[in-house]
Amino acid sequence: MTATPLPALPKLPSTRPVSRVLHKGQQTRAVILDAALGLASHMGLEGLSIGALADVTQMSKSGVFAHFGSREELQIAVIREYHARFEEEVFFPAVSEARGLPRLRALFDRWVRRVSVELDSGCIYISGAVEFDDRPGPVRDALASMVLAWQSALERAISLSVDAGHLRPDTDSLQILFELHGLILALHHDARFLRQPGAIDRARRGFDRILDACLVVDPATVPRIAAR
Amino acid sequence: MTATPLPALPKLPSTRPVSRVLHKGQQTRAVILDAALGLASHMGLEGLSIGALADVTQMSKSGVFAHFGSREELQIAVIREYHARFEEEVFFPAVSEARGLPRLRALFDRWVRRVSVELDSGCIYISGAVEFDDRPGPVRDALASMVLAWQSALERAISLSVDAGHLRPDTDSLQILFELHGLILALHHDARFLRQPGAIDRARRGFDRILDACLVVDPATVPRIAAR
DNA sequence: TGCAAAATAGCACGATCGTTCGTTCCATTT
DNA sequence: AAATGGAACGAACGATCGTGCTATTTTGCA
Repeated sequence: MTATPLPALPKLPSTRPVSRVLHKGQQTRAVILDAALGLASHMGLEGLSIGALADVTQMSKSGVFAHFGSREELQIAVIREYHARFEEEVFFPAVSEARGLPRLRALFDRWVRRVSVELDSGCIYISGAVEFDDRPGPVRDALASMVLAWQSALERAISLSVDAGHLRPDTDSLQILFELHGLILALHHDARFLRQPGAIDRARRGFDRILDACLVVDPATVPRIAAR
Repeated sequence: MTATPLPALPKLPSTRPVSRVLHKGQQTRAVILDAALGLASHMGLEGLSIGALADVTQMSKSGVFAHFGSREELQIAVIREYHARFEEEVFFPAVSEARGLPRLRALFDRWVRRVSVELDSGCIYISGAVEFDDRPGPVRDALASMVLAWQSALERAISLSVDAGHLRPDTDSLQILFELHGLILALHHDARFLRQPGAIDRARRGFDRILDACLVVDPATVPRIAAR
């Protein structure tokens, strides 16, 4: 929960500069984090090593280390950064769509793209879930809270589609969420592991099939709101 | 030391031993492999370490190592062993069911159980796919061939359901396979990572919903075979 | 421009990793 | 009784891991 570190509000120009500009430290921290994200999406969060990160960023191990204090905090920072980017690429653009089915479709579509088209770098939510399903601790907790935040956002979009009259009132939104999530996971598996090219279409077709079954067919049922 | 307290099997008095009975080496190899499977399903194939394996089996590292020759071969052996058990627990019992929908349902049902009820030990197919989707090599190849074998077995069961007249002739069996796989992956995710208790029911309901859409409704279409 | 503070490098540590090597123990065969 | 071969052990290797410490450099502000 919580999450949603909405971009910093525009600071008032008044008073003190308040470090409007990033200090050198935060700058390189951002560089390190960017490299860490790339590394983690290839090797997984467990495969992330400070030594490799130092090589990539052309820094010393201790220099990298100093920015995070521990490997665990580095992993958590990576998770948060991934979450921020996920929000920015998937969530925020989709919420500008009209409430209901259009928004839900946009969410799923961008989600699909994020998992597949983002060919090289894997989804940290998915790989992390597998790596940490048996490993309690703060990393797992951070990961789980991000995943739950995203799932509840999706569930909200499904419920809104019901409220908007696009989906039948007896729709089990959590069941829909479960199945849509399954499509994404299968896409991730087939596209990334098995390298099967048709996976994207399969996921999209699955989406249509799942929602078709919940579409409002009788317009009399929901007289006010146009079914899009 | 040495472990493997298994009592020596009674030798057949007849002719030559012919190694009908496992040599000592193969025996302990089996013990090691069993421990390795348990370890790998918790820590993943990459988390499998020879040192930890030596601790568990109460052997020396070199003693364990000698049985496989390399870590990679150990990982491959684990994959093969998992495949054998998967076949025995999921596939073989299900093929004794009647061709068509009953068999397909049995396959899915045992698959669900394997992924979930098998609470502690995770599915190596799933965790391995995530770990090795970016890591070419013999381990990945072994894993992929096992997964593909299982997927094609499932696809055959779906096609048989069409041939048996239980599912509509225009059923896209690969699409069904994709979606069923997604249900299993979502189950694995929600049950193991998020620890949500309702996941099993969600998977089963998803199964029903997917197949309901493909069921033969008009008995006239397939007059001979009862739609069960 | 100078100075305190922050940022980075350098070095070393203990642990663990996979792997190799030589040795020892034991069962079987000659 | 001697010889042979497999199985397991123990020690050690080089590498890499995360993590402390202590200099040294760089930065930002008065």
